[in-house]
Amino acid sequence: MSTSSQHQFRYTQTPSKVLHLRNLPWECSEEELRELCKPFGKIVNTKCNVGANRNQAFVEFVDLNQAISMVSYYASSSEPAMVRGKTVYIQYSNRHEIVNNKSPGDIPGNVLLVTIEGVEAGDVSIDVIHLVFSAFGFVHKIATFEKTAGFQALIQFTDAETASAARDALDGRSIPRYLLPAHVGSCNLRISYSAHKDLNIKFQSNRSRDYTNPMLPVNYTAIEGTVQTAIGPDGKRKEPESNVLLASIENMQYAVTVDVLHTVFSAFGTVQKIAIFEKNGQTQALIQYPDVITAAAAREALEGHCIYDGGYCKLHLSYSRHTDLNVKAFSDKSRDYTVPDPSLLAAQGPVTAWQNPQAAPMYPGSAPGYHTQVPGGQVPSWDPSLQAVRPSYISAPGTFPVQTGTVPPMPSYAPAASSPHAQSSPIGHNANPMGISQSGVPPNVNLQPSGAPLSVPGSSPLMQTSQAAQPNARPGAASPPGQHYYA
DNA sequence: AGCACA
Repeated sequence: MSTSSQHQFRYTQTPSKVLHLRNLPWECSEEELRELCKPFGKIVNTKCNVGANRNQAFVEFVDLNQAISMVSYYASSSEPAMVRGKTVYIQYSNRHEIVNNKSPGDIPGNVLLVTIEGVEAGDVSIDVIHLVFSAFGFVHKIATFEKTAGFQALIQFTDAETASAARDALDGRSIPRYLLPAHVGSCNLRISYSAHKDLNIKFQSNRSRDYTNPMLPVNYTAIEGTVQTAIGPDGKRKEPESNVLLASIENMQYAVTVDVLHTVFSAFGTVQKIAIFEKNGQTQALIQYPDVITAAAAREALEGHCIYDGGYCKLHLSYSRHTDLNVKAFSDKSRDYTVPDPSLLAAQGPVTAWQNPQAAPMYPGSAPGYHTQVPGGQVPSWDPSLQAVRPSYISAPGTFPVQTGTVPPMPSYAPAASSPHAQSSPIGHNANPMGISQSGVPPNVNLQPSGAPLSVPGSSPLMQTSQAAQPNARPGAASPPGQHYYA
């Protein structure tokens, strides 16, 4: 009895507000799904493209009776439920609510995060990107940047509808060949939504555009010349002068912190901002002065000198293309001295509290910060490839223009990044409109109260540490581990 | 055509 009476209902579950639909057409859109279901009630949630074939879906109604009405309607209907001509099978789900598995990148917004796979930054001009995406509506702004994930662009549309139209049409597809340099093989587009609402574009440049504001200044440093100056290990070229210095630190056997750099470079004038980052496994830093004169003086005096005796942490200085860094005010990789330091109070507390956990206890007396190489590479906090929204990065709008939600786009401020194809840009070269994002590490306060590098009167303002400041590190010992991150 | 964690 039980078997026969259950025969027809072998696959029916107890009623649920959630319906399970199968045999949908491949990648059935949410729109199609809603069209099918909405005659029966109000839909609170959906989940499309479920299963390996992406042909299943879930629909959740507000009211159980609505789900029941849909199931019973099609149970007795001579016309099956259909989408795109395919019969759709409907039953109660064995769950009672749809848990939204949407990754942040799937939450629609008006800004798309586009990863262009398999290309160098210079292979796809911003104009090509604009062309491709303009097909779906007015493109307000574009910001491009390069990360380990590849060449990426944030593309701002008017609204989420336009953005999703572009996403639906272009995700997984390629930019037409004829728009690309010959050497480019494939270039798939991977598109998700950014959490950004409004990009803060500072300059028209070959990296960024604001099409709503044609009067936006073109990045002037970029115009002065083709600043394709790849900085070799000791490369200095004829960059146009700038108030921002780019320092490459060679033979970095000892930690070079924001504070160290601040001390060193302050000898020539007010240091406004500092950012430290990794480029091709080498530590580099940007140091911003108020004016070019100061920067030039610092560059002249410091070029080729070492922060520490023994050839350690040798500085190579060139001019950056930046004129105003956009840095997180208080991170362990960046500092903005033009904003008040809220953590001065906290500095009373244990200095080591936030410090690198790998660091050994402070050395008595001399140089607390320098016991071991603080791996600048410990930046797991922002995996470049992740598209996840990381609320902890939400930053002051004025400070972090484009960085808020998604991948903190470590912009391509680094000189070697670009390549020559961008000449198609009518506007400018090599500007970097965007700021520098560094990891969201707790603020770094004055951590070198005593043992910080001391200035050497009479000679270069470079620092010398006391003997004890060069602890058990053997010269020539291993270089900092794990720093080969951001290309 | 058969129940969702990327």
